[in-house]
Amino acid sequence: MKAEGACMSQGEPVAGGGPAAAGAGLKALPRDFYGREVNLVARELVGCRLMHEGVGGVIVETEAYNRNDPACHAHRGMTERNRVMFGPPGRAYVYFSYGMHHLLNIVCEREGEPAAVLIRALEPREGIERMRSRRAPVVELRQLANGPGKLCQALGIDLARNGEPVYRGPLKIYPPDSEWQGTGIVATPRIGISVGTRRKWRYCAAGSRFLSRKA
DNA sequence: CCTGCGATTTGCT
DNA sequence: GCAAATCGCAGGC
Repeated sequence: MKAEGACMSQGEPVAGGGPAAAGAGLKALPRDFYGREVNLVARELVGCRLMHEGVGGVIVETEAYNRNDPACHAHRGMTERNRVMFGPPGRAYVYFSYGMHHLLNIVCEREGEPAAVLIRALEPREGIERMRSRRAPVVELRQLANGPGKLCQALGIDLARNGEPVYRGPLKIYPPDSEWQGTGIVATPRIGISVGTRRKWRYCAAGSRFLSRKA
């Protein structure tokens, strides 16, 4: 909500934004939106719209990770894989997991302080047929992007996006549209990790049917 | 509905 | 050598 005020300026349509941008507000969230405490950003990203080359939807589930957290890739210092997490905020940290899935994070906090928000699930809104063809044979709307690996597959996100800014670039995030104002957020333990499970750093849109798992 | 397991590659112990 | 921020399928209840 704070971020919204920061980018409410009006003007001509964003170049290359197309119908996607029109549906979610004209301007992408600014770089400074991400340069804040990672749990705050994770919570506020729920309800925002994620777009990649004309395909995307509303973020309904996120998780926060930071340096002090044993489940975080950066907990034990910098490696070739997690290097982007140590860089400036507002960039995509994409990595390859289980030998077959890509997972998308957005880098947060100040440069040098590794932290990121994992984008876990999306309510599909645009480019649905392209999502279906990438996710084939899956056809059901709720199964297209209700998980971090599925989401990257549906949107065509891979290592080529690693390190790229999401405030400008093929991957973009827009503030919530008016109908999402007031949607509740539920915090729960994170999914798929074996340490740090006591933290409730997973944020879900209350009542959404597009979550990877029920909140 | 729920639980368990195999796929398949990388990164780090 | 093994675990991993996952997914989809098989099998049981």
